[in-house]
Amino acid sequence: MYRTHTCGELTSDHIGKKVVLSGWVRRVRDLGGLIFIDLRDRYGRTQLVVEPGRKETFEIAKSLGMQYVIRVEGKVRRRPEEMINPELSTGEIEVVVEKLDILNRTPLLPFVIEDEINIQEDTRLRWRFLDLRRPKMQRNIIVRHHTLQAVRNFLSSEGFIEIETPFLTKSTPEGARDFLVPSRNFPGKFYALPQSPQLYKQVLMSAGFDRYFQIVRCFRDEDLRQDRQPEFTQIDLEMSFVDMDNVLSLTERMLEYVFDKVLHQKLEIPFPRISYKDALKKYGSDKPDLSIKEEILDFTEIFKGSGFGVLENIIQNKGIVLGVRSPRDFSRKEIDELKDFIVKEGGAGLFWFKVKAETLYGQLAKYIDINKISLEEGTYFVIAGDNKPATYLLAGKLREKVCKSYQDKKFNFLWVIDFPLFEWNEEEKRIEPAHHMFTMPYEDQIHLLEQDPLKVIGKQYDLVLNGVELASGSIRVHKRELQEKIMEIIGLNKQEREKRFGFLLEALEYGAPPHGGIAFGFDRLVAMMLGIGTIRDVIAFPKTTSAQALYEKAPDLVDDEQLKELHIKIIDQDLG
RNA sequence: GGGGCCGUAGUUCAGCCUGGUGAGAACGCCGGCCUGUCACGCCGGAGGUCGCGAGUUCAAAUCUCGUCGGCCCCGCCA
Repeated sequence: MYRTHTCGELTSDHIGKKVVLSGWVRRVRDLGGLIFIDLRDRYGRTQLVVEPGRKETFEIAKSLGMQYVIRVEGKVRRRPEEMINPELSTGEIEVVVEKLDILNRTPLLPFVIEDEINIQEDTRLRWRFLDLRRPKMQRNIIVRHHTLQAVRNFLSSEGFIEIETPFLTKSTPEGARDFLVPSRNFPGKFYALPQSPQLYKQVLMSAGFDRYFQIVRCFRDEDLRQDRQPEFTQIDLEMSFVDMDNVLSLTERMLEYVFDKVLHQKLEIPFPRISYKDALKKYGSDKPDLSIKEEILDFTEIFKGSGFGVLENIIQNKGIVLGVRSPRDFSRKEIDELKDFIVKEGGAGLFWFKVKAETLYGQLAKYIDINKISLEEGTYFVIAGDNKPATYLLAGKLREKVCKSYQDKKFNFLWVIDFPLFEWNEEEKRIEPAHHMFTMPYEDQIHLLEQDPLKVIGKQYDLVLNGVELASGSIRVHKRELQEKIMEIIGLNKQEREKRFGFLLEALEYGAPPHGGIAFGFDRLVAMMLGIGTIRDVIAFPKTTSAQALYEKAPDLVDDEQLKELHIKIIDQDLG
């Protein structure tokens, strides 16, 4: 028998008991006549004491190295009163070792297996199994597990059916670059790994599985970020006979359940909602960070006729003047840096003034009539530009930069709703879907599709948490006719529609019910629950920024024989 | 595709700007001492292709160019 208990469970209740423990040697403290060993597994750590009386055991203990795997038999005893370690759940006791076996040794470790160490990412990834042995990483992976289970429990109890959809599927235009898988049976043809199960879940609705979910891997061959991996996990769900409110409230209840079960935190639901248009005006973003309370201020009226030429000119040309407030003072250097930032982001310039004790200071002070305004104390930054989203977006960036230092760290969820269905792609001179082409327009706007599609608002919703897009969904188009019209607007002709999306269109045609759903970035959700910036730390085996796996070393070359079977020839002669 | 930061002992870093002394520190590792430690302590020791390649120079960890790798950002990611 390797163990009667884990390294995290012995307490004063077990005093006097004979136990067997197995685990990793975290540290050996050899005091000469007495040896302490911290034994660790994923449940915790237990202090072992080896006394000199047992000569053979004592000699083995002396030879132990860090991260050796050992098994011990011994007796639990209470520590002397002043030796109790209140930091550990097992801190009241220790195990007096009677027998000690080395189950495995280790060479010199590339790094110390501790939480508070600073190791470079490539070293950690190269030695991922050692990195994952660190308590913090184990906690991350375990929280991920609990979150997975909580989501499954909740959705299952709500009548959702978990259905797997294919990984070997069809490449579709639009969206991200696909990962392709060559076909052996069909020379020159390729499967694609799914960017999401979008089409399948809609087909499942047509099939009558009115509540579907899946916790599923998605693949997108685009450049990485700290919150983007080429393969990532989604909580994907879809419901029939629902409208927007049903999906939003189900999502809210799911998060309420998950945060309660996993973090023991009560979320306040329902979450606030804001339209895309208002989000842009108030926060200058389609994913506002509500951990910052400040809103964008419209100063256009204040500077109308102010005598400040630059701003007046802009206002006369139907431009707008926007402001962002921060309660604190800024140094000359900080203001210069902010100016550089604004210019780098495409802005024309940055002005500022300060309000303190009902008096104005700074660059713009003499152009503002103090009696005309009532502003809180603080530093105000001012930008100006066309009355277009770009100006608001710039103000939004300024807002996040200027106010970053006093964020409110709790979970600030927000629904952003009512997105435009389409947007204009200036480079390609065409209309493209703002979200995806399956989103249902509001019924009273369908008639606008013909005349002015860019005005049409869709039943789309994004869930934003502290400025991070966590989930996105929509009520879908469930009729073939309307779906084809939308495809036509974005420039897909009859032939392409049939070729790329024929199986979806058919499913809609043959009695698809009204339906809608949502998809969560699961890795992001877990990372945010843990307060971690990078999703790499909640994925057991992530890829590097260049999409490599440093541990198993993928991607890699393959045998000529394999290529031949797949009818593939490497044409770049420098390779291989 | 573009920009920024980084690469020196097993690990984390200093040294680089301003080229030249024997390339250092901490942790880890090895040996010794130590019976109440929990980052044990004390003494001693081993350990280096300064990422790789080229160039400049009497001389390169240090300057230049290229290249590989990591991280962050822009583009991209319906």
